[in-house]
Amino acid sequence: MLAAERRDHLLGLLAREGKVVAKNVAADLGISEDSVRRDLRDLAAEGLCHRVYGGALPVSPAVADYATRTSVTPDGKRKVATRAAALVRPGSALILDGGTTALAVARTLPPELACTVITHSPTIAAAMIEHPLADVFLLGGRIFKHSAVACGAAAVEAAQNVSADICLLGVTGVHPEAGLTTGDAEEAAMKRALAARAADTYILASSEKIGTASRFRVLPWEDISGLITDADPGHPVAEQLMARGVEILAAD
Amino acid sequence: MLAAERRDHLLGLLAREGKVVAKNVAADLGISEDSVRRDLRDLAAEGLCHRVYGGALPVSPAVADYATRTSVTPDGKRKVATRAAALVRPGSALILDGGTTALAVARTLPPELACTVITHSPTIAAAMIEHPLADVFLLGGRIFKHSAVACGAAAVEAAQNVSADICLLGVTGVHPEAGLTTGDAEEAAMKRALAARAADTYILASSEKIGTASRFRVLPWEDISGLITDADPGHPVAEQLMARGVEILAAD
DNA sequence: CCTGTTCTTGCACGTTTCTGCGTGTATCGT
DNA sequence: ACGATACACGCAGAAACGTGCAAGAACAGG
Repeated sequence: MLAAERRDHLLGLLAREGKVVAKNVAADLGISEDSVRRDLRDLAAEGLCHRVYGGALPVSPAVADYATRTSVTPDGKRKVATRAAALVRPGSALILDGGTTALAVARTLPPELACTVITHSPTIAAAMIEHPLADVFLLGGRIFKHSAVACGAAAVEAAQNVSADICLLGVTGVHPEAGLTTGDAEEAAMKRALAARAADTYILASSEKIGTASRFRVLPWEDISGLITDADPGHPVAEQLMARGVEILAAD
Repeated sequence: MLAAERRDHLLGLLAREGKVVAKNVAADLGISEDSVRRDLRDLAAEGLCHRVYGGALPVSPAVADYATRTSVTPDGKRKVATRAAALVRPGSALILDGGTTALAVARTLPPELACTVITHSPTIAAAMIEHPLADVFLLGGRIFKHSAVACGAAAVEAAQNVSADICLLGVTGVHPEAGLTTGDAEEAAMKRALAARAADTYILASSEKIGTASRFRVLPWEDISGLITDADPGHPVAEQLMARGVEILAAD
């Protein structure tokens, strides 16, 4: 057991489980607690962990484990993300929109899933680094600060060169009459460009979006394959949508 | 047992098992530990492995995930980033490479600086969201997991459509004879494409990079305007570089 | 074929670094 | 307040390290 190996092991434990208990690690690796403590002391000196009585914690909880990160996303978005992630088949190609719900989808995808993810969101591209088998293609362009995604002519043009099996799109408004809407015209255009490149388009909409409308129309109902939401299927708007032939994928 | 054979064996072991223990290899091959140590020392000098007490590790261990690597900025990189940020004039256009040092530059740029930042790194694009007046243009392409940047044909093509005043490039090796090097051929090509689109190119190299070399050449000395480093100006390699006409920008 | 040179290799030596144990101290839970 | 546990420090043995040196192999030139 190399010293550097031990260090890596400790950092791995910190990232995976969010904590390290000196006693347990010593027992697991068959080394003395002193060595573990020494390593933790060194790591803490380099700012790579935070030393506490009994072991150590990650320096910033943000980089910690998967479970705590997903827990901070609101319950509704997590449900929607879980349902959406179930639509992604191994080996398929997925166009993923920007926004917090789409980010939750990226984090919810199985870590060992082999698929192609196409996105115009640098945040989502960065999150997909955690998925070693996923092929990530980033659509470039001018970054719109408001939503942290690439938009504009260059981004739309880049989107013309890809195609995918499904497209998961976030919107800010879902309304029976107004349709699917968002707050920015450029973003709306970009979302249309993305949806046009996939065989099936699904809308990610946690319950608070249902029944509201924003200024710019993204797509008409005919162009989408389904709506993924955690809203009650008995919700009046949901029933209206079903009457219009929109498939509702319930996320519970 | 040929010397070259031993080297290959060691590199194979590193790739296959993620580590090399000098003692074990010596016993397996029936040679002295001294020879193994000598080989490892040579490989480390070429940047092909990372020497540790007891053996060696691959130069970029998969165990150290990107999140933990980015969470801390060593002192040297912060100094280099500060010096580099000072080169960026208001209203100018900057091409920013990927990597932890470049990320430190992005974070060091004045929050209210109005400039254009062009990058192929989603991480850096995401970090630039914090700069409300900066215009960010993201170069798309296939994401290389190892360094979390867009590379490949699409990214190089996207780079052809931009130009900038200065380009800040990170490398893994700075060596008087070997020049500026990095560990991946695609990355090297991408860095060349970026450098070609800027009037001036500066290299970001914290002191631990000085005097080391990796496998793939990025640029010859003639193509760069300067080297930004926190290494001692009296460092023998620094003096050699100055003798070759390379401008050294000291970061203290 | 012989000879001188260069390079490699293994060994010996002194030095540095690591690791586990003992001791005494600090901190925690009750 | 008290026992239990975790901790830091010092120490000694062990392991790994770098360096100098000499024997041997590979090679080029005469």
